[in-house]
Amino acid sequence: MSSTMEDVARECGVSLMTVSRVISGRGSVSAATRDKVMRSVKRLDFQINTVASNLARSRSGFIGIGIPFKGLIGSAYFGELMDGVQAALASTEWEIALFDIRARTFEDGGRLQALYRTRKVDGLLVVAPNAHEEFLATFSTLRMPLVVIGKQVDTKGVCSVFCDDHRGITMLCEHLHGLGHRRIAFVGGPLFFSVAQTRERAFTDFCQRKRLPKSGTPVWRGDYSLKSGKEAGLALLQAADAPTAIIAANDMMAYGLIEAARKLGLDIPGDVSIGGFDDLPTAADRVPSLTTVHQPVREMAERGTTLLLEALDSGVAPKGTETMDVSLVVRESTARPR
Amino acid sequence: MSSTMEDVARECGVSLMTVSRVISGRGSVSAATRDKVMRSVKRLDFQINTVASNLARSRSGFIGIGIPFKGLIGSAYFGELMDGVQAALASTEWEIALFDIRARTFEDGGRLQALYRTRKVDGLLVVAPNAHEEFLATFSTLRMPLVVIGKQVDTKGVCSVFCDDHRGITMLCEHLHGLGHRRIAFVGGPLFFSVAQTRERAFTDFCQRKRLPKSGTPVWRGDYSLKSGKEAGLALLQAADAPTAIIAANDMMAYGLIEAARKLGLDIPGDVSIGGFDDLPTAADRVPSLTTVHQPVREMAERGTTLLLEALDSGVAPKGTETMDVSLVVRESTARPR
DNA sequence: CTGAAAGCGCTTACAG
DNA sequence: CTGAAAGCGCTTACAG
Repeated sequence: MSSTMEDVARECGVSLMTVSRVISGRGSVSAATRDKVMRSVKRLDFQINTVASNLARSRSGFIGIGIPFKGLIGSAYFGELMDGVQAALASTEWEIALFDIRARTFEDGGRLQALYRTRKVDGLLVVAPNAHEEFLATFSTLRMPLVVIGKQVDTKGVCSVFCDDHRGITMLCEHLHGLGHRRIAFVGGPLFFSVAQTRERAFTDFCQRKRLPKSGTPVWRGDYSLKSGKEAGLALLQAADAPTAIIAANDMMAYGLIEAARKLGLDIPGDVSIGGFDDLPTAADRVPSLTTVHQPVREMAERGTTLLLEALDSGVAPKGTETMDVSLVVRESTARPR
Repeated sequence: MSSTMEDVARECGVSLMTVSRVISGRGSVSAATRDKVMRSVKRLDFQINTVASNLARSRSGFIGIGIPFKGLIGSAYFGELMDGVQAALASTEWEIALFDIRARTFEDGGRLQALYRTRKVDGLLVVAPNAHEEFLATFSTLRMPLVVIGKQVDTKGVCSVFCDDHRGITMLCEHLHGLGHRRIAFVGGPLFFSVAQTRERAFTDFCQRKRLPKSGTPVWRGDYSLKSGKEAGLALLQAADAPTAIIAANDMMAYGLIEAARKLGLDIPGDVSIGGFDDLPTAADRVPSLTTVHQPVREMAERGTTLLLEALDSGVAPKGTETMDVSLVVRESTARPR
């Protein structure tokens, strides 16, 4: 059916090896020979079989993206992340494979490693924020090219690119405190999600530093969805001694808080200030626009991918941990309490 | 480093072929031999090299997802779609590869076909709604296993699974008309997007059938983003003789319309009714909750994937066009005009 | 610059 | 039920 390098070689009277050199661009070939081969390639409409090529090169040609949480794929966060991955891969011949690695336990590390040992991928990018904490902790034993994106992994030898989540929440706390808020609530994520702990910790650290009473600074836990943010908002805002400001651990839940306030007929930021974390593409266009912490997801993904590619090129395991800056974006949803 | 079937065969004194039979599960092996082999597999910690396996089987083992539009990956639509794909692939050994097929012209069909001819994928799922109309039209010439999801392709021989977009918009029009609305605006998508034409056509067909004057039923075009919906809303709602109801071609733009109304201090549905299309996961939880057309994205994707797998199994090109039902979900954002 | 040989690690097809 | 041979379509490593 389709032609092979052998067909091309026969057609123009050179060896298979010469055809391989012309096609791959590796090794030198005289201009005349190259032309001759290329004409045959055109004539026979040859296209290389990458499976054969990859087997001979002892690789798969695929970078895997490990997705630990079902809801991640449909999120704007994932879109930005993939944008960064594609940017880093654009001028290479690597392809992207998606793997659902829903993993909760220690043993699941083996399933992840199997992707590498069966040569389904040559390296893996793991999207950390929605991963289980204890799962990430197993990575140092995995012995495969792997970069974690979105969360610092403390186990030695695990390469990760992340932003300073603790500082982001702290900046938001300081912003609200500076405006005069003293009763501030926090809506976090499930604590088995790796970054949820960090963000919640930043809030409780801040409250302790400022000696804010625990009773006035309640912590609620959602699941990062708009719906759970709305539920949190309905509960918090109808309580006696309701907070004058609420921080959500991600923008989606902040959106949910806004829906709750709307449902209750409360004005934002007049009656309550709302802050988020992520700076989703829609955060600026909502009414009110959302005060939030911008995290450079695209850049983290691009950098992480680049680290992985360098490791794959050099044969040395990816290493190092890199932090990226977060920044506070103040918009309409926060103001002085009245 | 890692062991091969040959190592296993040597270790337990059988032929390589017997090991292959045990591992693949194809062909028969005595229970005793199987046990012996499996013990060696455990001892040597053998894992099959899928690249070698796939080369020998003349396949790649990957199903490709063709993504025609950058913004698609970060959308809830894509999340639901991938959910359906994964459901269909769950009990198989196929893996998922992602390809950015940003393609606008006729020639780009060749780039798409190259994915197949270079054996990067064995078959492709193309996400149609955000694809260019003229690009889809080239598919009949492609000669590769391919299923289009989300849009009927009229070119003969192209397999597609889709929902009745025309009927969905018509139901929404009838709902609003039935409530008493006569000045209805429509916010569509860019006409080079394949489904944008269908949805807009359904609206103009309806207006003509009901003899609604063009001046009272303006058509605006956005780009499916919240931002563009907001811009449309700001323009339409501030015009003289503003519409009493607005239909958006997708939920994201409907959300944008709601933001615009909010910005202008208008009540929904008191001052203006809003309808969308998609039924995003968040549509029910927003305030007001959104009246919209539910399209079974997950089911379309699962069915399309199944058709592709069947074609790959049988060696017969995927064929047929299947429609799935849409349904109108009436919620709080629509009511009688006052 | 060019080529013949061996090999990547499996499976298909044929025998027995 | 089991095995020896040939082959999948390339690349690596070595010669010349």
